Amino acid sequence: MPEKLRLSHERIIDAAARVADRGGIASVSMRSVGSELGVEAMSLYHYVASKEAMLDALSEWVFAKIAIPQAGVPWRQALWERAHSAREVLSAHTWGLGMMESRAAPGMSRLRHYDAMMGRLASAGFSAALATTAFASVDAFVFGFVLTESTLPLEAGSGAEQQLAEAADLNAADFPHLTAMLSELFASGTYSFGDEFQAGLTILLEGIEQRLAGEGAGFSQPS
Amino acid sequence: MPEKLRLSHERIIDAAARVADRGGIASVSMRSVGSELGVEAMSLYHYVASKEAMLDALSEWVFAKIAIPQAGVPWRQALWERAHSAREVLSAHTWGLGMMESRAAPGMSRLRHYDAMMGRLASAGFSAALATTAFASVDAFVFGFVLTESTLPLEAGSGAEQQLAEAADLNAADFPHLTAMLSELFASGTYSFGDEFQAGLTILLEGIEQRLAGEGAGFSQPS
DNA sequence: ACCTGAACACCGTTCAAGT
DNA sequence: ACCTGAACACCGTTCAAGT
Repeated sequence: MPEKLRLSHERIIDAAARVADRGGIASVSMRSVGSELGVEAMSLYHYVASKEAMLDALSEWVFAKIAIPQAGVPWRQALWERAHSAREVLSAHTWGLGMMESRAAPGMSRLRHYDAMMGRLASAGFSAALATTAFASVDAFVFGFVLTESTLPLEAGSGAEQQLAEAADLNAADFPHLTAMLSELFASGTYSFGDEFQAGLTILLEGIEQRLAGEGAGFSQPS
Repeated sequence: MPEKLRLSHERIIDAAARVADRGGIASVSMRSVGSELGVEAMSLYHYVASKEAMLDALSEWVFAKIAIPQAGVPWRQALWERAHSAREVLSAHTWGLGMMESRAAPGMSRLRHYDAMMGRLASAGFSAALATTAFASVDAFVFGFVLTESTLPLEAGSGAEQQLAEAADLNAADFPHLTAMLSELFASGTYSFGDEFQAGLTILLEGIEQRLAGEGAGFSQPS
């Protein structure tokens, strides 16, 4: 655990992320992060103002990991790539989603993403309203999907989805429709809940494409 | 604060919800819930096994408030109603979303919703796969939307969306596309971010409808 | 300048004690 | 049967003290 080195803001946040990955956000305390760095809790206060400030930085740390698509990329690919990157990052650090609600402001890394995506959508001819709809919908879907997925007792793609069926089976009488649906789903043996991500995202992107085709001029962009 | 009455599991969870509504989930402690009921913290242990168990019940409390559409309702209306009810409940108690990530199992009230919705979708001719896609997508969108909305410094419909514009304006040079987009958005004076909920949901429902039209038999249902 | 030990007011929880 | 007070091991944070 103790890795003797100079302390720094960055090293503290990295250590906090490691502690959170290991034991969840509840296990992140000034003392646990300190000991992850081989240092007393009080030493951290030279680099972070408070635990709250440390958690704000930790939240930023997660969202900064989400990839911003390259400049030349077509709008649909850009939304697709961002959605997949966000899903990957947030699945690896689910505590990031749990933190969102409790800290008010969007933070620099999220604003940076908004800005980049608005640039892609604007140059593809989106109006401001449609660009907002598109981005907000895809973002909401991704966040919500990862949140839902993380609370289902399923390992994506491993076929372990059976577990849920078994859990519901315990009182199949209480959940007749759910039971019927799950047994049909698993009859093929190839079903994976993770595939719903692609399915839902595709519906959204096609809906956005139709609306784009139905509208005229985009919003003006700065040079 | 102290309201002298017999203690009970239900009264404890209600009190915990009141404390959370007032000061966020972080303010919920055995001592604060106790004093909300005019009782010592230790008294609660006669009705809840632990704080963790109390929070599990609190999470259930939120999701149980989401309305289940009536049996006869057409599928599209059922999804629409559930989405709006979920948004309303979760917006009123945003701490519920923040709790989702940290507690593993879906819980009875969520399973009950899954079951009811599967019943509606099945009788409308949905296959098991499409029903799952439909429900998972709408749910993910709703959860994610409320999560996003709760972290934007905007009062829905009050026109206070200007605040975000001002915040970004502080460093407009860093966020040129976002700034351009926001100024077009607010030019009309009638824009409200809350409207994106209807917009995104409509895209999803129309996409689902198209897929439904493109597929044949639904999954078998119990009598 | 950077780290720490002791101290304070909190927290969840146990347990023996009150009524 | 139901509630409590004292106690324990934790927590965030302050501050004076070490090097």
